[in-house]
Amino acid sequence: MTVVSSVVFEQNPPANLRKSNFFSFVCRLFDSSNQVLRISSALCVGFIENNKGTKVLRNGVRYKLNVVTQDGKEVEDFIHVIVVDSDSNEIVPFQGQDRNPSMTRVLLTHESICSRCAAKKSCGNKNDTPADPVIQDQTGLKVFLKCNQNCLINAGNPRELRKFKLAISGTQDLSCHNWAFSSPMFVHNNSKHGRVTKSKSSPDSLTDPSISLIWPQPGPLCGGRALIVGKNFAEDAHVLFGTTSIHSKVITPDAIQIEVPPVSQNSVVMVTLIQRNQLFQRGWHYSYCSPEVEQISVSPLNLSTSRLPKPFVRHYNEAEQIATFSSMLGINRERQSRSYSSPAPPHSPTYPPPPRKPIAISATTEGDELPPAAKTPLEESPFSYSKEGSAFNRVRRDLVPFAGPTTAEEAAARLETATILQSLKTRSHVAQGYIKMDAEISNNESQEPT
Amino acid sequence: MTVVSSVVFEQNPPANLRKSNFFSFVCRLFDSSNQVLRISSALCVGFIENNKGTKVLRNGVRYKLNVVTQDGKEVEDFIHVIVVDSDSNEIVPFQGQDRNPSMTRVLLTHESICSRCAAKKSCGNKNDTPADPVIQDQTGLKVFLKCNQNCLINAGNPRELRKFKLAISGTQDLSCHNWAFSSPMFVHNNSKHGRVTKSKSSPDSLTDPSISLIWPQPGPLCGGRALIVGKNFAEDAHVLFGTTSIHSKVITPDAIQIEVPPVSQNSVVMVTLIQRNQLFQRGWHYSYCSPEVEQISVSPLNLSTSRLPKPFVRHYNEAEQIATFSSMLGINRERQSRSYSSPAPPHSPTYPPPPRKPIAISATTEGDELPPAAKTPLEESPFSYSKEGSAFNRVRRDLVPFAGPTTAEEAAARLETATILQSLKTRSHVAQGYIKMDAEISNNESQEPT
DNA sequence: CTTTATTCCCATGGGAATAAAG
DNA sequence: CTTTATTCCCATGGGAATAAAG
Repeated sequence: MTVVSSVVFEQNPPANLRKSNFFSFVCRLFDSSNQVLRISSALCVGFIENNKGTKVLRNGVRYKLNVVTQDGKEVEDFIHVIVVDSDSNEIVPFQGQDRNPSMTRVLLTHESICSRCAAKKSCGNKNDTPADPVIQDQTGLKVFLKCNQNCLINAGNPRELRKFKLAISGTQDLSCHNWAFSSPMFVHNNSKHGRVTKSKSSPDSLTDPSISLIWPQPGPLCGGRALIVGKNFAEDAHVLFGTTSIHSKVITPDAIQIEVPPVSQNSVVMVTLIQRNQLFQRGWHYSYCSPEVEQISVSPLNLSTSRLPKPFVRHYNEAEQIATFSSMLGINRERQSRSYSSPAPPHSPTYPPPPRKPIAISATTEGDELPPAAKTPLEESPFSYSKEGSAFNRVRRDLVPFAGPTTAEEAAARLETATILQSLKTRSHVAQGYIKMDAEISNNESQEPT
Repeated sequence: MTVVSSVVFEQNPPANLRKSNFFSFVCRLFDSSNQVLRISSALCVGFIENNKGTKVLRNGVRYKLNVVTQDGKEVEDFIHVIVVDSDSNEIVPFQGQDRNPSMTRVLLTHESICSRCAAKKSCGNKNDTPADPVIQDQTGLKVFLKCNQNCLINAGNPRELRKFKLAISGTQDLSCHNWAFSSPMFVHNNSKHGRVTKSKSSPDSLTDPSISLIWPQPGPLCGGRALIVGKNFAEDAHVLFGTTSIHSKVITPDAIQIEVPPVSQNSVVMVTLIQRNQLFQRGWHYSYCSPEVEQISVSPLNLSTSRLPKPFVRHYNEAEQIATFSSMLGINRERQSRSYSSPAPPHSPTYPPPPRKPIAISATTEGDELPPAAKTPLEESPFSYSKEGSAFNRVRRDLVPFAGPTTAEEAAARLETATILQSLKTRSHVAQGYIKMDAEISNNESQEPT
């Protein structure tokens, strides 16, 4: 008698998956009256070898479960996990060419390919990705597998994208109608998958110089000495304020000392970096404020209690970055002539926008501020800098994408009562349907012969 | 008739080798009158399967060469490369447990394990590590192989270190006396091999904060505002001058604005960083100089032509770093009381050493300077910062360790005349000797059966 | 022609288990 | 007990060849 009537994906496999990497999913089992089944044990008991007439597809894993029925009896049952084409629902055959026979399958378990596990030794990797499903909260079944068949067979830019789904049978009869299908998976072997392609028009690179701070700022109208803080400054780096080269001295690869030229009134000037015959203009600016304002904004008394100021850095959008050097020079020449190099007009220049209400803003933020339109998320939280690059904070097995509930509904489902699970099942977006097949399953419960 | 009488390693295999990685070596061939042989072609023609009585050792590669004799005739000959124990000279048996039959050998070629190469397609990896030796300058034979047998069989800290050598026969008769042996190789599968173990007493880490510059410096005796430039500053970072907490404000993770307290005379004070309940004292200092001196040292006129100043950073040695917090506090308290917090004694404190001849040094270097004894190589060239971390400068196949001649003698040998090679051979440090074996070679010239 | 996204391949880096040494 | 250096394992990153699209 089969007890498991249907299966629901509580947590889908990842949408994108490198062939060489393990993945996991979580499902729950229901009986014929749609009651969630408590699982007392779950074992991986074999692979489905020959499941399309005489053709060897080598696709599928068989699990033996002990489930607890409504009336409290413990009953043995089986489920099968198979990879199918996400469009046609046809079973995916193994088409790889691995010379290791234990690898010539669409679905693999760690223990089927591990020499330590084969020798019945303890194994750290088995701890992470065991072949036997992990039972979560009595009803959840977390299954670890590796898909060793690419969606695409050949190299080259794909024309049509085959995708896979996982199919789980709730009964031993594979021709029945109640398969549970996962969301689609794209299985590939491309370490560059999902990477943003670096176009040549946005030449940002890890070795380009960048400015994170010009200090102190805003500076007095009379100019003076300041420090540019950033990264990747070359020995020959020098600095333009507008189009005028200013006295500068590279102190370290992270710091350039500059002599700020004087201006006649509050203003903002574009800062340009030139090194190794390359020009870098990334929306960096320096702002001038009359001394009284600066006095207010930098009172040492509230220095350590006031909130952090925003670094005065503006990030231009790409369209602005692509503007040619010559056009920028034209703009800069115009701006400079109006702002500090020649007699100033009675009003501040309107491009780029001058600080709005400089006194009020300075008093609250202890720094000058661009108009809201120029703000970027980066400026909003100067301490959101990523720590992902640090080897010390690196998580070894990044199962996060499949570990957490993806929606608030799914989060609520974590309350783990039968009724909530019941409602989850009816709300589930995962399709249930018929699987096309004329398949046979070898009742092979043994592991890979060695 | 065999023509190759002996073989010499021109370039040895690497001393340490990860099992999964390819390696290469270069050898030259000599005839019976010790004349170097010109090689017109070289092919990998098979593997040595069964070479110790009935025991399958699966160790060795067979190469077919066309060599040009003294009288200009082209003659076919064979050489064999075998891995032997570096102590006993016994042939190393394959003891691995790979389930891929083409991997169950001590020595592998790329083409024997590559599916593209098996399909006779062109292959980028074959370009890098071809099975057929590359003939260099007519007489050099560059051979690419992978050693798929570890020196150590089991996990755990090794008690006795087995090492390997390559042995090359100059004739088909493997029981002859003229084997050429390479220098020893340690073949392992340890990605951490050769890594310096990070002891807990030197807690330097990638996430620790560091200071690269305190600017401007030297500062006036009256104090004022300054900027600390560095890395990994946390939001809660604050700064001690000596033992006194000073007003500070973290502006970005790379910059902290500080209020420098006043002092009564030229002096140097230790700078300490505290963040996340950790104290960081890495020999950072701030120096005070009277205003006249500063005026001389920072004249804007020679700003852009003067040489780069050294950042005022001192790197303590480890012994100094290990000094406990409490003892440092004691020292600092003493120093501070003498240098700027209380009425100053008539002479500068002697610990830490005050700037020597501050005026003269400032005038030439535009910054204060520690006594020569405190200098480190880091301070000597502020622009020697490594670019190795950049993905853009990364070389894909790092064959450098085996690509260049290792000694001046070997470099000279590159002149590639027969007489020079002749003398190289006699000077060679590579031993020639007898190989212990009762081996048979299957005359298998075909590649791996598929 | 260039750009793009695959193929399989090689190289490198980090982890549990392991075993020796302290 | 801790420290250290191996084992094999998994994961990630980058490259020539490839094939489609522009």
